[in-house]
Amino acid sequence: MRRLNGVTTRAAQRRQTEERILAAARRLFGEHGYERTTIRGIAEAAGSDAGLVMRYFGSKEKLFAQAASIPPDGPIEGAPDEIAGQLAAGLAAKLAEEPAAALAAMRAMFSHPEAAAEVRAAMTAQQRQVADQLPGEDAVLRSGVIGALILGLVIGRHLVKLEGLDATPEALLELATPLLTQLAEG
Amino acid sequence: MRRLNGVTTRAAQRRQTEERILAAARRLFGEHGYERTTIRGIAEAAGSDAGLVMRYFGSKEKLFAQAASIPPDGPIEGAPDEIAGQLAAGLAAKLAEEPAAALAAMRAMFSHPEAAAEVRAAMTAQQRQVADQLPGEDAVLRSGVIGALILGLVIGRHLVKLEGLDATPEALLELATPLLTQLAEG
DNA sequence: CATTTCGGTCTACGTGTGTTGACTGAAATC
DNA sequence: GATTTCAGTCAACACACGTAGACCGAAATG
Repeated sequence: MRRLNGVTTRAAQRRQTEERILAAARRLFGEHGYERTTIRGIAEAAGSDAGLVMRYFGSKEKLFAQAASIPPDGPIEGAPDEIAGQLAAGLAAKLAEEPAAALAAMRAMFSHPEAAAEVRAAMTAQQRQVADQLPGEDAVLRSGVIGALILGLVIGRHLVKLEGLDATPEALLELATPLLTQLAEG
Repeated sequence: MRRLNGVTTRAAQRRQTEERILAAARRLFGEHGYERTTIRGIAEAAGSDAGLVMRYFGSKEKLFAQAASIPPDGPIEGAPDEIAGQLAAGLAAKLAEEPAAALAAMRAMFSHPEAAAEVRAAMTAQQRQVADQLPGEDAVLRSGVIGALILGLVIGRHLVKLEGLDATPEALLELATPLLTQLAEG
């Protein structure tokens, strides 16, 4: 058995290996998308074996589901003028965050149907929450634009790496917050 | 030879077949991304043959390049307060546009390295143009956020199909234009 | 009409993929 | 200490893919 450090117990060893595989999967799925990432590649990156990856995670599909599962955003609630602040806080987290799992989900969304469905579901749920708390007839529309702005900032920063968006989260927030406020208040 | 209509001349027939293939390629690349789209699938959708696709376009790579080539945006220039209007006009075009080639490019950007480079180059060029015409120290940053907003709206509408973003281009513009103005003027 | 050109079809090859199953040896259990 | 369990390795399978080349028949050319 591979012995990479002092840990001896079998359960611990296994947990450690699974974690290494999962981390490698997150990274590779995030860098190259679903299709271009191979089980063999993940195994190698994790210092493991393709067969083992299969045995532990069942299939590439299931591994991907675990690697790219989206941590749900916190709830949005409160008076209309508080909403913008909460949105900004959520955005700040997304901008600062080391783009591992979320990035994998995002990138895969564009080539992998199930991932796309999951991302859409997550975003729609979040967005509907926002729309419910917003005033005005066009609350849904405005919450859609809010979602688009956040989506654009996250994708622009982490995936497309647009010029200028590599600024500090604070600088970005300074620009984005007024926009969010404006959209939230209608 | 397949004879689908009255056209008889060989050159016309060929042009027609190439066009059918290209149209099918655009549609499929746009729907499923680069990897999940197969030469065989394109050929079948075009009522043609995989070998023929290869002979006409050389390789999947080259076919993709032709199918997903990005039409460059018009130039951006003028006084700072005109910029927002021009940006809005460009955005309007992107929102209304039947998302065939552009969608293929967008979607592929996330799974296909070369496409990603091309898209990024196009966006960066456009963005730099904008930044040059904008006042203020943080022109690059603001133009980045402008790009993110547009990117988010286009992706949110055509790719993710966010709720609310299926509104008429006019309604979306009514919300987006003030944001663009605000970003342009600093 | 004879010959050449060429659009279209079919078959096959090589490669890389996800996935499976047999095997090995050390840890766990008694 | 004997037996069982199980993490890890290796080799192989079936399949789908991009691609190449042989072949056919009708249009073009003289």
